[in-house]
Amino acid sequence: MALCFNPMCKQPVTERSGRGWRCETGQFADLCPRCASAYEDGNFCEVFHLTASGWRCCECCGKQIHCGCVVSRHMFILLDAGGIKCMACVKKSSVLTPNPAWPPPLYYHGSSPDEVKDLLVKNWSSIVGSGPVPWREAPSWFNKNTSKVELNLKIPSQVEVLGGIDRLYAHKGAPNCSLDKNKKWESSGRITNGSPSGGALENVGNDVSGSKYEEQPTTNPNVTPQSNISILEPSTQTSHFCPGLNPEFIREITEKDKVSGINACVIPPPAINNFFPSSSGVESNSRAQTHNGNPRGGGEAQSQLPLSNGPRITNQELQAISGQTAVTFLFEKTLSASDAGRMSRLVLPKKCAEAYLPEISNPEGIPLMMKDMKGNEWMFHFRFWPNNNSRMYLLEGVTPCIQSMQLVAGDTVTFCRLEPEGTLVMGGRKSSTPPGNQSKESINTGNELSTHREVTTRASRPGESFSAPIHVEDNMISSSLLTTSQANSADPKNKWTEADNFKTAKNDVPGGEIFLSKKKNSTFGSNSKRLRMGNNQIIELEITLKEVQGLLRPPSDYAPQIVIIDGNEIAEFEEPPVIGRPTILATDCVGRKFQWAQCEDCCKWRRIPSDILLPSRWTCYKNSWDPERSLCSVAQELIPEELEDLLITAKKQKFKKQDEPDSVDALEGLNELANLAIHEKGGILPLSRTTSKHPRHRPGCTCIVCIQSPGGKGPKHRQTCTCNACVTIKRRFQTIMSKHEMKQTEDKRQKLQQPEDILRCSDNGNCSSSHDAVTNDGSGHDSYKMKYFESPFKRQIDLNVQPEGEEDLSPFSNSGSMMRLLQNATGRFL
DNA sequence: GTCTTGCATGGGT
DNA sequence: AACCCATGCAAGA
Repeated sequence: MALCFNPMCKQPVTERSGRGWRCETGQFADLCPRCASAYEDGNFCEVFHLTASGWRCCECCGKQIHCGCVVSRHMFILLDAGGIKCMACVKKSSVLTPNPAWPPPLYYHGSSPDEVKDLLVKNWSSIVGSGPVPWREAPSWFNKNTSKVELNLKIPSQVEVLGGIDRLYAHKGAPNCSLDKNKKWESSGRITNGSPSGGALENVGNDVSGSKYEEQPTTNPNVTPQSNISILEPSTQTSHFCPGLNPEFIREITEKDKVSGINACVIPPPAINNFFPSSSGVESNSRAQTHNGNPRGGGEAQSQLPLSNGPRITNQELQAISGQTAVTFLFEKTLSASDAGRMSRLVLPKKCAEAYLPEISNPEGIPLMMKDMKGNEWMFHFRFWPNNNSRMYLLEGVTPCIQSMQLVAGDTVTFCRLEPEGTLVMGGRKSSTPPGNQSKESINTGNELSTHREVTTRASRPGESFSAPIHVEDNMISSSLLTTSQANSADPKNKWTEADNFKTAKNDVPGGEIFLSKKKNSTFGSNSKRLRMGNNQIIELEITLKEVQGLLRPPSDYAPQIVIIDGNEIAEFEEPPVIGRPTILATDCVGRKFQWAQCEDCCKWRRIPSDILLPSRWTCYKNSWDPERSLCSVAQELIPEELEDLLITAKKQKFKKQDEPDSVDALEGLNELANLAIHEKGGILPLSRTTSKHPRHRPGCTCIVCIQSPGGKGPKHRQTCTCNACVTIKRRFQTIMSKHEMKQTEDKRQKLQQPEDILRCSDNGNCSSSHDAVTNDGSGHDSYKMKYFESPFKRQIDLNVQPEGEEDLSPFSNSGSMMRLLQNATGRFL
C-alpha cells in the first residue's frame, strides 16, 4: 500500500486520500487524508514545516508563508521591490483597488454598446502586446475629474483585461458578452483529476471571495465581482497549469512519458522568462509535437518557439490581466496579406500551432472554436497542408473574425487561452494606433513596440493625404517612398530623382490601404523580416508620404549625377536620400529668408541660413552660423509669442501643402517642403545607403551609371540618350507635364467660375497661397490676418507682403518655366 | 467569370 | 542544406 507522500507522515494512502502538490516529476503527491486535508486547508507547511527554514512574512498582512517550499510556492508572489505578498493580499488588492488598466464601470454608463465593443477591441489590442505603457497611462482614467470627452480621447491607448470585460458587462447587465462568466468556476490553483481542485490558493483567498465563486450581480460599481480566478503568478501558479492541454492528457504525458510535468505542461509566454521553472532540468531537443502522433510537450515546444511569436507582455501586466481570470498567452502572429485577405485562411507558425493547438493527424484537420475579445465564439477549421515533407498549419475561416476586429495585413492576432477551461481566445492588435496618439504612444512605449514590424501607410479616406505611421530602423526607413527609393537605387531604370512621386501607390490600393511590395506583386505589409527592427531601434513618425518626401535630403557625401533631358540638367541620385531635419522657413524684416531649426537636445529654436540642409540630428552645438547661440544654455531668440506664431506658421504650411497636388510637391524646394511638423523620438535617423553602388549591374556593364564616377564626373547623358534612366525620367517628366496641363486647365476653369477669388488675389499671382493662408484655418478674420503681418517670420504666409515668398513654390505657375524650376530644385539639392 | 481549394514555388532564415 | 512560410497559381466548384 502506498504511503503518504509527506515524509513526516508516512500514513497509508487510502481511497479518501487526496492529491497534493505537483512534484517536479510532474506527478502529484499522494497524501493521506489528514495531510491532504491540511494541504487543502492551506496549512500544510504550518503543520509540517513549521520549524523549517524559508518562512517569510507577507509585506501586507504579515502572514507567514513558507517560501521556497514546493507546497506553498503558489501561495505568494514576489514583489518587485523585494519581499513577498500572499495571494490573499494580492486578491484583495485586485478587488478593492481599481485595476489601473481598467476604468471604473461608472464611466461607461453613457456609452453605447458599439462604443463599448470598440473599446474592448482596442483596449485588448493594446494590452495584448503593446507593453506596459498603457499601464503607465492608465491612472489618468481614475481621475474623477476626467470628462467623458477626455476619456474617449484616451480610449485607443487604454488597455483591456478579461476581468474588465466581466466587470463591464456585469455592470451593464450584459453577461452574455462576458467570457464564460456564467460558468461556475472553481479556483484553479492546481489541476487534479482533470479539474481544478481546492487548495492553498483558494484558502488564502477565502477571506475575499472564497474558494468557489458563482457570479452574483454586484451593486457596487467600484467593487467588481471577483470570480474565482486567481491571480496568475508566473513563477508559481503557472506551474500548476497545463494551459490548453487536456488535464487527462497532461497526466498521460507526465505519467507515460515521464516528462517533467512542469515543463511539459506549463505553456508560458516565451517573453516571460520566469515562467519557466528550470528546476526540473529536463531538456529535450525533440519536437514538441511529432507528426506521428506522439504526445506533445508544451514546455519543450516553448523552448523552440520563435520569440517573434511570443506575446510582448510583462509579468506585471499578465498579473493585471489575470486579475479576474487566468490567461495564458500562447502566441501571436502578424497578419500577412494572405492572412488578412479573402482567402480566409491564416497561416500559423508551425511550432506554435504544434505547441498550442490541438494535434491533428490528417490534413483535413479539426474544427476549432475560439472566442474573440468580445466573447463571441468563432468556429474555425484548424488543419495543415503537407508541404515539403513538413506541414503548413492553417486556421481557416478566420476572415469574419479578423474583419470584426478590423484587422488588416500588418496587424497582429494574438492567441490566448483562458484557464482553466482552456478556451482559446483570439485577440487582435492594430499595427498602428490612430493618428494623433500613435506617435505619442509609440514614443512612450519605446522598446515595447516590437510587434510593429511592418510598415503600413494608410489613407483614411480615398483622396486624403496619407497618414503613414512609419517605423524607421537605424539604417533603413521603411516608408513606401523610401523603400521604393532604395529598391530603385539598385535599378538604373528607377533611380531616385527629385521628381519622383508615389501618388500611384495611393491609387493602386482600394480604400487607401497601401502595402508596397517586397516581392513581385506582393504586399509590403507582409512579414518582410528585413524590415523588422529591434525594439530599441524603432521610432515612429506620424507623417504623410508627401512630408517624407519633403524631408528627403541627398546624401551629404554623394554627388548627384546630372541627367540632361531636353537640354535641362536634372540631378539624379544613385544613392537613396537621407532624411533631413525639418525646419521652418521664415523671412526677416528686411525680406531675407532664413530657417528656424530646433535643437534636438534643448528644443530651442535657432536661426540658420535659409539654404542650409540640416542633418536629421542637429543641436545647438552645431549652430556654426550663430556662435553666440551655439550652446543649449543660451536662450533662444524667439519669445514665447513668436514661437507660438512660428508653430502656427509651420502648421499652416503643412496644411497648405497637403492640399496641393502631389505633382507640385514633387518639384518644390526641399526647404519649403521641410516645413513640416513631425513627431519623432530621438531625431530622425539617417537612411541606410547601399554599400554596393549597382548591385544588379554585372561586371562590364557599360551603362551610363556604371561608367560614371561616384563624384558625378564623367560622361553625361545626352538628349538622345536612350538608357533606362533617361527613358524613365523622360517618362516621368511627361507624366508630370500632362498632370500639369490638366491642372492648368482645371485652374482656369475654376478661376472663371470664381471671379471674386481673382479679385481677391494680389497682382503677384499668388492668389492661391494668400487665399489658402487665410482660409485654410477657417479664419478669414481681418484681425487675425493682420496679426500675421506683424511678425517677420509670418510674412511668408501673406504673399502680398512678401511677393517673392512662395513664387518659386508653385512650379506650375508658368508652364514654360518647368525646366527652370527643375533646375532650381536641382540647384537647391546641390 | 469568380471564388475556393490545395499544392508548388521560392525567398528568407 | 533544411526548414519555414508567404503567396502564386492551377484546377475545380
